[in-house]
Amino acid sequence: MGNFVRTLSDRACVVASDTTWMEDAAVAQLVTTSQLEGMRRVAGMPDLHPGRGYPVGAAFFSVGRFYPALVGNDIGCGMALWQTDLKAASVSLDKLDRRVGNIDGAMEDEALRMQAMTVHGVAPGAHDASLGTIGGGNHFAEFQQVDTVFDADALSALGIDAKRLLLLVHTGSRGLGERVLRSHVDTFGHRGLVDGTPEAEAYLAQHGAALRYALCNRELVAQRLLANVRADGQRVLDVHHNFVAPAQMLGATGWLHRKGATPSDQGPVLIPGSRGDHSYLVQPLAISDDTLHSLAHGAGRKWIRSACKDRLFKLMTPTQMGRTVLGSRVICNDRQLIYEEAPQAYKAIDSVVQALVGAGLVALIARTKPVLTYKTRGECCE
DNA sequence: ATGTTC
Repeated sequence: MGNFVRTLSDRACVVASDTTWMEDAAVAQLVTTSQLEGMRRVAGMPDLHPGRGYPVGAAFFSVGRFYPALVGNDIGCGMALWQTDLKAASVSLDKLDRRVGNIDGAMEDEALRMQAMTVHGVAPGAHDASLGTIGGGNHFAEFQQVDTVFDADALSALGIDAKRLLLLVHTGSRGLGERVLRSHVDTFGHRGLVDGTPEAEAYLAQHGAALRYALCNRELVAQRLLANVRADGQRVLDVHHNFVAPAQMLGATGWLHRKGATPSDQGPVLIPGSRGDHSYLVQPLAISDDTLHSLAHGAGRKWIRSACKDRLFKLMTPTQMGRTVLGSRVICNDRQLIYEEAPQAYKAIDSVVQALVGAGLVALIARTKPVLTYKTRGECCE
């Protein structure tokens, strides 16, 4: 692993290279979190960045108790990768943009929604209307195309044809996960839950429901977009990066929390760059207890949200922000969000993925580039 | 991040 895994203390490390942007505040949050009661080890991924009290882009292994606040409000957030039957080379960007339409509101196809809910074990409830919607923040759906193949065998083993248009969906459990965290924190604060107690079981049941909801939501977003662009598609992979699960590692039985950390023990995963950068499909290699069976979940934020508009609005108009250096298009009719999610606000994906490669954690399968990113149609249009 | 939000 060499110097790509930096030891911070006897129980904290961070995966990074010399070129990986790493905020001192995020590293400090990581070390602070490592001192929580029962915490055995924490591992910062190269996309590590500061969060609200706890860092994002990290995994945490504890024994005897676990911490819902470390998982955060977006329980079950993750990435789903789909392959469409459209040939990437014959896609007209204008036509794709037009056909994608508006998926900000609730789904009209209630039968499709009900079917997916049944398949995924999602009970009807107050959050039904958010199924099939992306939400805000860093969530998105993005059509992509393969631009470099590193391992053709691994790519075809996934059933991916490099000529086909891909669809990546990044979203989670919307208001449901938010409600689960809030009701937990209102009652128990941040001290965590002790193994085997009724309150721990109750949280885990709600957490499990949020994971199923999030998976169902990603599937419905994909199916909705596929229907709009008149394509068929198949899911290639779907992986949560915000959750807690029982785990055995480091010679102990405990709880592995992932907060913006992609599992390295569930097969190939896609690590997206910002909307103006590439994404990498990677094969996890040796599963390392030291880095808590985890990988980066994206590029990682470099600028805090509140700084983005001030830094960029003099340089670029919202219209200019709607195109990227890779030639892709961005649907984001929200003046604030389009600056907050600017490529400039994120770390370079190469610096993140190269740290994972350097640490011996992944091998590259393929690189993709964005074609069209959907955030929100906003107030206008349609 | 969030049926958020002055």
